[in-house]
Amino acid sequence: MIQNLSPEEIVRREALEKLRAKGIEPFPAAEFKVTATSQECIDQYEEGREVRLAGRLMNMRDMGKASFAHLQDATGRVQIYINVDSICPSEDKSFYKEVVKHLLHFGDFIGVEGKLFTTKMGEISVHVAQLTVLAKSLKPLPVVKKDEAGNIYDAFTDPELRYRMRYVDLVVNDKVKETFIKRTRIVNAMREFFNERGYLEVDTPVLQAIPGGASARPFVTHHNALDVPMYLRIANELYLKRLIVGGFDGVYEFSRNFRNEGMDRTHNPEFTVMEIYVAYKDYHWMMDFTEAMLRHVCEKALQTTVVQFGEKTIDFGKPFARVSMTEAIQRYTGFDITGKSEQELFAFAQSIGIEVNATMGKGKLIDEIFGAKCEGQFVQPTFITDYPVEMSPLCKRHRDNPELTERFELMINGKEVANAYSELNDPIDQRARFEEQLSLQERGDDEAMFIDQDFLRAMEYGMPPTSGMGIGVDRLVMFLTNNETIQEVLFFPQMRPEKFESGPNPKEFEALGIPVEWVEHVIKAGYDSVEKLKAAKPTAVHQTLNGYRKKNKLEIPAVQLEEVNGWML
RNA sequence: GAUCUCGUAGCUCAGCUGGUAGAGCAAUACACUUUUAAUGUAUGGGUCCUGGGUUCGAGUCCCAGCGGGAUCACCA
Repeated sequence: MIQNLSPEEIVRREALEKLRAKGIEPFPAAEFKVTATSQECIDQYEEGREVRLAGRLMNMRDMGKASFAHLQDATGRVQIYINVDSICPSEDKSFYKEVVKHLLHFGDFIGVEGKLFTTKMGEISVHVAQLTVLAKSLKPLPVVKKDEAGNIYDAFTDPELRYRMRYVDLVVNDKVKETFIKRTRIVNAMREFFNERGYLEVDTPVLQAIPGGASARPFVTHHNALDVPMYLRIANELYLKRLIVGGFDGVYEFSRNFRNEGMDRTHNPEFTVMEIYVAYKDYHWMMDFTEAMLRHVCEKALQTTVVQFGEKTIDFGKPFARVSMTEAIQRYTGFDITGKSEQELFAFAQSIGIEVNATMGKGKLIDEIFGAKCEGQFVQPTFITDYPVEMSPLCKRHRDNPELTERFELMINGKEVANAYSELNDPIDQRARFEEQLSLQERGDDEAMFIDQDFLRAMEYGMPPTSGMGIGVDRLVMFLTNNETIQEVLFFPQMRPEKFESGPNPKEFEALGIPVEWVEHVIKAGYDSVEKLKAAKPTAVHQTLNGYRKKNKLEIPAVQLEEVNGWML
């Protein structure tokens, strides 16, 4: 296959061949032993210290008989100084003059060995005594420049390219790497918090026969051997509860969930939720636990409990406010939902401009009112508690009011980040609630839950009182890393699959009898498919090709008209 | 799924009421042994997303498609 290479790519490929011709393997197999990272060179600077480090060559500045560049490794960048006489101590200066000056390019991986020193301008640098080519880069990276004040020029910003080629984004945009390092630190801090308390990290099925535990459209697949439909999980809740039935005191899982729904800046078809279930606890305990956990995460991962998100400052250090759903709606609409009928709620929702329809039950109506008028108001971490029973089919009824449930959601910056219950463990009530969902489904609510009979059976064997909590990891990471879109906190966000032009196949051209040395030029001259070539007049092809040959000064025999006629048969 | 908007050099972007494409950086060549957005001089580089249409003439106007982004709907 012939690729259309840019002039810069051709230069790099030629450099690759020239390196080989000089006996330098551009992709050597041997380990390059590293004794320091760029960060260590700076943090543990000692004049004259011998270091060996490896990374990408960035921003080469050729000064004649000496050159400066930066070497970028996983920890950052350090300047390197390459001087003819140091790198070529003998008479033969060709390594510097040819290899360093002409055959190395921006983005190449190299290893260097040398002593640390500080330049006149005060920058810690490696005075290179030996340089090893570790891997040639055949495509030029986008060049991003930064001045002394930290202003960035010509940034690589196109979101499509950044997400499709995250590997390039990571190399070139420093902040991107920071976000993902923080993401891992956040996850590690959570894990550490749970493990310290003796809770067990578990794995439950991703491929499920019944997509339960949440209301969402699943991705459907098929198991060939069993000849049954299977679903990618939309939640793992029901499996973790089965484990509580089985006798574990506390289990948690970082669950990759899949939902076949819209994609936007806060939704990706696959996303991560951490779910934890702890036996003998209730949702009050879980609020304290969640609050402590988030504080721990902030301290461990960010070294602060005060987080900047856009214009807003979010304080995880102060106690989180706790507001009931009823209070919240009363506060922001003046309407008291207590004891109201479905008709009354319907009328009120309609009166404040919410689009309503007949499929909506009480729970849905309350949820809509809250979503429209209240949700956005809670910028600081706030627990919204005591949701109506219709909205929460897996949650235990409130101990003081059977129309409510013992549920809370944690709101941060007006968005739901965590959701928790005193889990419903009465199997008879649970069955009734599932049936209620079924009737909602019949009314046309396509998000109502499926009934999982095995889950009900497990409940019938007895589940201890348990509190469970789920937290949207991607969303939490967004808030803690000051990113407005989920795509920025996922390495490879879902994108429409990219189409690669397969390009012309030289073999097809050769099959027509076109000389091998001509095939490439026939394609470049514009006949990029066999069909196109055959559709053209032989005389025109003949003239075009010989014109092309002359223009590009090709040292191959001109084509004859009879030859061209032969190809067209 | 709907509406708006964008697609020009490797990257970031100009290109007015239609007249056959520009800049900076990157590349190439030369100069320069402590520079740092290095500098100076010179050179090369484009299917203006694709396909139609209007026009003497389309990067520019119109239509359709493809691909992004934003807003909305759904959802976490």
